[in-house]
Amino acid sequence: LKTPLKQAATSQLVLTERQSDCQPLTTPPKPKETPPADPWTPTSNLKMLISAASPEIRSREQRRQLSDSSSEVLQTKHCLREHILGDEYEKSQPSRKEKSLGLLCHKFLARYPDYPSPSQKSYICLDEVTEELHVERRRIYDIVNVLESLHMVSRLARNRYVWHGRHNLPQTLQALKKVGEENKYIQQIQMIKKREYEHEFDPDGERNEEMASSFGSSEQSEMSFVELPGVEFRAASVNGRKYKSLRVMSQKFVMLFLVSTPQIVSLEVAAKILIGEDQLEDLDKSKFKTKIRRLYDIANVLSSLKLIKKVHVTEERGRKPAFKWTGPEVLPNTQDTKLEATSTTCSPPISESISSKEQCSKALFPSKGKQNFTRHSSLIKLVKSIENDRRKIQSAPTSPVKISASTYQSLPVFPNTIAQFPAITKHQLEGQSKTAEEMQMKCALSSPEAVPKPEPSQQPALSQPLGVCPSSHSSVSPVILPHPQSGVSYAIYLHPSQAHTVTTYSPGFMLQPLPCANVTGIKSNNAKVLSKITTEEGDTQRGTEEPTKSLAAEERPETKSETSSQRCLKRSQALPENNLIKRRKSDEESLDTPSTFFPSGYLIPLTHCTHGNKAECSSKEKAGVCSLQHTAYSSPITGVIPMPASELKTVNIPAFHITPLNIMLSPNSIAAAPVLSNSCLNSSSTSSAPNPSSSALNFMLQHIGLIPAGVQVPANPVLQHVPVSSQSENIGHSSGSTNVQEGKPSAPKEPQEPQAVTENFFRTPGGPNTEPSLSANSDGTQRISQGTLYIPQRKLEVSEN
DNA sequence: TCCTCCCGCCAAGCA
DNA sequence: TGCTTGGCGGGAGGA
Repeated sequence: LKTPLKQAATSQLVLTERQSDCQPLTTPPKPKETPPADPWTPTSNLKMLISAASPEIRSREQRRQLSDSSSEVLQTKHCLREHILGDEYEKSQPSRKEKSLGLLCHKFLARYPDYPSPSQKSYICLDEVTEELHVERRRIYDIVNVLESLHMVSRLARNRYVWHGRHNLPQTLQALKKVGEENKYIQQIQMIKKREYEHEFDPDGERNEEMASSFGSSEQSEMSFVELPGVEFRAASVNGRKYKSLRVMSQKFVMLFLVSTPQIVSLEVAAKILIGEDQLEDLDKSKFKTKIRRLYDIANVLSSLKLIKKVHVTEERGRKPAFKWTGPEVLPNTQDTKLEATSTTCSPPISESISSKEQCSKALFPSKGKQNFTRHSSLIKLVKSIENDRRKIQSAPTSPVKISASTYQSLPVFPNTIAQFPAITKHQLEGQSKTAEEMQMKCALSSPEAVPKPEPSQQPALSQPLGVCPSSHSSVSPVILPHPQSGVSYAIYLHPSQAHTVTTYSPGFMLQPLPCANVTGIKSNNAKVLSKITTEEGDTQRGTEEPTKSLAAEERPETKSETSSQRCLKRSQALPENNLIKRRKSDEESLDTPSTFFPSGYLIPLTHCTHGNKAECSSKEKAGVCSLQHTAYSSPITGVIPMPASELKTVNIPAFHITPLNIMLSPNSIAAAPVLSNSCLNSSSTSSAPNPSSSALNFMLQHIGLIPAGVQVPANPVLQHVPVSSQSENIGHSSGSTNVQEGKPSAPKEPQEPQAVTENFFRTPGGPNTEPSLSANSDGTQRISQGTLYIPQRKLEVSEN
């Protein structure tokens, strides 16, 4: 059957050749000979497509055709082709990347289903595979060995394997995790890092000896292949080579991820641990290099399995390759008691649902006993500073807000303040319809747990890391700004001195009970911020960025399941206008009703509990807390100011992590900070007050001693025009504090969450005590030069690039 | 220059 | 003995 495409079947190359011989406008003559290839069938079409797609196949075909001497003409044509395309041919040779083990592994995996039917065993014949994939046998062994380590395949006989797919993977990972914990890989990793730091300052120290002794005591040398019951291990070389095999290395490598928190392992550390278990005395360079080579081999396969992802850890000594676990979470307990991983206090379950409390406490109280930060002193300083401000405000004639004494007194203690919100709200909502009031109350009081009760165990986590949230200073109580798109809430600490400038600018603001989830949000934020500062090297990653990232990338609870508070807000917003007017009127008439407060101040991104982790969220959900989320702002002084989500969309504080000792301001963050205020002020353009965000920023910077009292840090008008995208909460893209870079830098990236990982102190690019540079503005004020401000601390960054 | 890792030698071990 | 398996390190491509 002749198809119309037959002529088109002639390769473009041939057409080109022929056309070059003919007049430009003449129709190319039909080739005299039909190519000796297969008749034009779907199969041949497929072959041609494959050939076109694969240079390797193409060149093979070319070689095969070249060797075919049956057709002189064809040979001539090929010679011509070779002649014309000599360089092209060279270029068409597969590049290294096309021959990479990762790609090969992809091809290999594509041959088999992830979850094969148990009834139908698929067998792997190495000969077939090597033939079909056009690779050396040797390469297949590399892949198969790693797959074998995960019990995705098992060896049946010579040249023959069984494909299990991912059925065994959960079990295997559990087993590996358990073994990893038993082998105290966490301690080993920590020890290696400790040695590294010590080595920085004492390069001639007895590093190896110490390492040797430490490893010697860890009883690691006997570790062998971890088997699963029912999955028989029949390696070809069962004895001597078994313990050095790629299988075992692969398993150990995986263990390192499974026991680490966060699950990021640098190649260097992995290699050292693997070497350490073999022969520590051979900790020479060549051995190390070899291990690294093998780890790359393993990592390529694991990457193809989407179990890990390449990242980079940036340290003082430069960027280090590392890998991050992206595989399935490993839950500690399953039916299989034999494989049940022991829950240890030092190693929480490897899952997305690691308790943030745990994370937080780990971050707060690192077991190593190293002093990771000195937050307290500065916290106290800040508290005093804020107290002073409060005093000033209270005594100032232009005290911004009239607050009824009872209300005010109810505010100073932060948790209690929040506890008062429902009551405050109720009071404020008196003017509203009964329905609305009921809704509000329902939102606020949907659960007795909604009223925050400071738990002893959580109290330190709440007050310590937040720092800027002193419990006894209501004037800077946080306004919590949810950011529905980023999934990160922002706590606004309102400078009291600004409140008066905006008390009349409250049109349209409604009162909303403070979602108690926000209290949790603060906690989550604490955990997040804190872990960024306190935890060690790349290993902080998991606990901090994973939940946020995963949620940012995928489902966001608040978008997926609209919270009751959101519904409340929507309902409230839908209230008849007379209610709004009534409310507004009420606001204007009586400033002692704490209803008009301007969301201005410095913003601190908060991680929602729902973002923090699922476990916590689920536990909170039981108490009805998680359902209350981010549609309202609490007024720092008197109550809560809700804001429509549309307003929130303009809020973007991508990299604004503030703690008493840590401020990282990316250009974007400085730029973005005013956006909120502007958006809020749009309707009140008569304001002659300074840009609240700018002022707030100044206030904050002055408070934390970054700038002297007279210095102003204006909101950069240029940067304000920077479009604020919904994804720009990702601080990685342009900030100097970019921490995460994908493995494929050129590829368009999905939004990534910051993965700032901070060690015991921050790294300072410009020296150990680089101060933020101040430059004079035309108006005589000074501004902080754009870029990241580094507090003299050492910082470690993780990048996925 | 360093990172990454392909490539293939060659030895161990098996049928 | 031939074949399979896989440790190992040189060195090339790429960043």
